[in-house]
Amino acid sequence: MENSKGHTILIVDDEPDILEFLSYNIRKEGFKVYVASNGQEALRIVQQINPSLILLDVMMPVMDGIETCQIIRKDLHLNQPIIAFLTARTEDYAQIAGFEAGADDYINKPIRPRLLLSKIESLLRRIKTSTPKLDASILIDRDRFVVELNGESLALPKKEFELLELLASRPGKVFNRDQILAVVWGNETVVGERTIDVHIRKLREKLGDDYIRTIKGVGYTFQEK
Amino acid sequence: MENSKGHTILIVDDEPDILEFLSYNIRKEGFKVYVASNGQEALRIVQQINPSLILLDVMMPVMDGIETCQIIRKDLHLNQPIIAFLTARTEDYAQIAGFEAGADDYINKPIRPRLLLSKIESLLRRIKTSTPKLDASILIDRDRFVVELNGESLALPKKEFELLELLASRPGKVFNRDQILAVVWGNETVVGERTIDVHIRKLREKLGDDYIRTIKGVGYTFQEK
DNA sequence: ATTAATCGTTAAGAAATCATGAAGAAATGG
DNA sequence: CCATTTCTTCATGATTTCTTAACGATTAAT
Repeated sequence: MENSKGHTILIVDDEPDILEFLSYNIRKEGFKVYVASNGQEALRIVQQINPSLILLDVMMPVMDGIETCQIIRKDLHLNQPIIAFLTARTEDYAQIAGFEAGADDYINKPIRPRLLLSKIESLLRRIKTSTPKLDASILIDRDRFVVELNGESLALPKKEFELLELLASRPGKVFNRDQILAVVWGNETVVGERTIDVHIRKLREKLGDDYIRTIKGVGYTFQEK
Repeated sequence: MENSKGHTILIVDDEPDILEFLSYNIRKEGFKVYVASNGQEALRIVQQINPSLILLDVMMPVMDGIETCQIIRKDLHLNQPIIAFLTARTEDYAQIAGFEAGADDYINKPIRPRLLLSKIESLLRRIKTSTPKLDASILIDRDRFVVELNGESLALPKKEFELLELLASRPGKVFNRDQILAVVWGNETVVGERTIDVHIRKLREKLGDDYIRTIKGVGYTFQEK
């Protein structure tokens, strides 16, 4: 808890009430908080303060959250911040668009301060763990449709490759089944409940059991060792 | 990892910000890094430092990446470096032109430092393995439209030759059907789905089954044994 | 400990994709 | 123009990959 105090958090929402509510609650915990009321403004601020975490409302005038997120993710100069979307429970389409744009998490409105804060702690904890580890035991080569694992290269069938590619695109992030289906299978196709599991199993057969972890009731996550 | 530190890497991009970003990240790993902001400059530096790897932006003023690459590849005095293009995801036409010009790999912008570095490691690993092989089991002579296979020379019809030339230009890379069609047939002509297969088959009849591998659902790849 | 929910595993059938052979078009070269 | 080669198409068979479905194992909740 105490080492999180150094982090800077940017909150972006077009409703002043929410901004105030959130910033009050988060400041109270000792974080540095900045606010913006639309995407454009957010981008300006991000450039200057380089926050650790951004809470980003999806629905906003001028520039919505998805777009803002995409722009940030493309900006090479940024120390890529963790981005969590704020969504109304009804906007689940946003989840799919959102993590394609590079989101790390979702926080559903209405927001409970206690839950929010523990989520923030949990997200910030990732920063230490996910950065270094350059021994890159696994490398995914989109060109060759091949995965290099400890120097050996491994050809994967299409679906397996795409699934691994998705999971490995954000190590540590947990993808739920809907998200996986949306990206690997496409939003229209309907496949049975166990299909994903079978592909996961084949991947584990080939990679070993150490890379893909199951989070029961939630989804799967990729991690290097 | 430690023997990679001796390598010299040249980065070529016209945007100073990207140059700085890349050189910072790559230097941090212990490589010797040089930079150039256009093709002309790159050529001068290449002559002097003889780098192991060049990261080459495609879009540049004065002399673009493709042209630069071609010139380097034609220069027999150079210890041919590995060349990877930096491309925006939208410039896929560049991939086609690029590997015809002799590129070894592509790195898509926006660039993620972690992925970049592991890709660099992987590319440099090739140096040891790919250089010797004087038993050159296959040799493609673009001028004569002839392939020498284990000492015997083999005349190929145009389409077969171009197809083989494409595949062999980047051993290990998987070319999908669209890419093959674009290069061998040209982007306008429309041919049936099975046409490529037939030519592949004829090549396999003549070369043996060991050179061209099918990646189902993806494409074909050339590999020596 | 029992139950309910979720995930793992396996094998078999379905679907997608590719290989192959043959035959006719198109191109090429005399 | 004809003969030959090369290219393409099409039909059929083979193979790989994908999906399903049944059942067992694990986990979480009561």
